[in-house]
Amino acid sequence: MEQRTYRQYCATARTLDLVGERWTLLLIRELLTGPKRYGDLQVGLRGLGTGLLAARLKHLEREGLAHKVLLPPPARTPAYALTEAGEELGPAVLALARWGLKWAMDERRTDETFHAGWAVLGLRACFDPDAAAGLRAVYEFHVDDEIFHARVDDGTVETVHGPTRHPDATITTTKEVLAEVTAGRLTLSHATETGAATAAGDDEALRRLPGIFRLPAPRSRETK
Amino acid sequence: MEQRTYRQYCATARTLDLVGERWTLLLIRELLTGPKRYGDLQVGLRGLGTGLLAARLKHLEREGLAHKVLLPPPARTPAYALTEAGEELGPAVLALARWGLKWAMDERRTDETFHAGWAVLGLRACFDPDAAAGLRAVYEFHVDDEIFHARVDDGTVETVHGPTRHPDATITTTKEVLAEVTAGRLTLSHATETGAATAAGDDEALRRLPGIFRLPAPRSRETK
DNA sequence: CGGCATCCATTTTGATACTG
DNA sequence: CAGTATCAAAATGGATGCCG
Repeated sequence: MEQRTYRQYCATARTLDLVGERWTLLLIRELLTGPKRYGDLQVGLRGLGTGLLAARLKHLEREGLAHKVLLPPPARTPAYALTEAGEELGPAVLALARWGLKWAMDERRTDETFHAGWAVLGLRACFDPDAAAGLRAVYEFHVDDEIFHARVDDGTVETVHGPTRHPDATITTTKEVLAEVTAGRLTLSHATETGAATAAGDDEALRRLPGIFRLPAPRSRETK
Repeated sequence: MEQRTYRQYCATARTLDLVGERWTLLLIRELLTGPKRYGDLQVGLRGLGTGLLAARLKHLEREGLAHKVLLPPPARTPAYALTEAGEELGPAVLALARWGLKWAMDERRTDETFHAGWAVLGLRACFDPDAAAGLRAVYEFHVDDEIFHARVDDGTVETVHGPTRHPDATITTTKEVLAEVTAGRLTLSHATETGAATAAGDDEALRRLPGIFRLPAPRSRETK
């Protein structure tokens, strides 16, 4: 397998030859928030069978986009992480996400799963480097029982699964509320006012939060 | 058909539900350089059967990403064009291309097709808005018998199939040379020095050309 | 757990023949 | 040309089962 290629000497086609198969870009999306274990990947990718997951991981390894790592001491369990080449697919995945935030995030369907990590990546997708100029802050997000943090440093962001040492601000909410916020139907400030979310920590960091992550106004694709 | 969905409330997954199937993003790539007729799409997408092409086009129409148009007077033949939503997939396609330019454009394989339009889109992928600040110029590319033009206007580009009225500069070369240039193995200035390409027109436009389209240094994905 | 192999029902695709 | 119809080959999904 994997002999199916577009046979085009084109940068887009060559890229899609490597990561265009079903599930592959979503697998990379999962790894963009940090190394993940086999089982956690299965949780994030419901519907991807264990056999296909193994095949995709092997493919990414063979192509130099991901590699197997041992999680640091407390865990010491095998996991998968992106290589430099894999990490650099981030902008492409985020560009797809940016488009989706604007054109495809209508009402959540009843059978759709939702994970906090996707929303955090959504935030990263609409990070505005200019608005974050001169800001250095670490935000920690507590969503139900999951924790993520976003490290903003003068025009750059990193969004990583897991807690951080010294967050400047902490936002606590539920998956449901977070879904509404990243879909643009609810603002974080409105959620805190109604008690659906709580925000605590450094005042400046909190004040600038909505400015540096600018969600696009949702649009409809209806026949125009 | 189209019942296969990732069932994830995630911007990336929602986008890939719409355009993640095989051929779809390449079809959009073709349309990113202007409206195309059914037959021309088949030429640009060798391997995509006529049945699947029809299905994909119908899908894009149904989802509001493309629509059927009549080509302007001289031609007056049906064609397909992107809607606003479809056009906005450009950044995502270009992000994939940018990655490919850096990590995947090794030696052209003997069975790979190559079209000038792909290279022109490659140029657009590495357009540097800052370097183009204050520049207003139209470049016309003559590649074998195909013509494209790039309209640069103070930080923005458009790359369109077909000639333009008043090009500021004209670059003439062959498909083979152009392939080497966009793959980063040959610079345009070196190609003109050896006569593999000719460049004529406004001096400033020509002088700034290599600066505004900055091809990334190719990298290998070898095990790191 | 992590990871791979097997079996099988469905979809998707690729290639080509065919029609207005 | 633009597009349908048809059919064989390949990919997917889902359920297990196995082994360290």
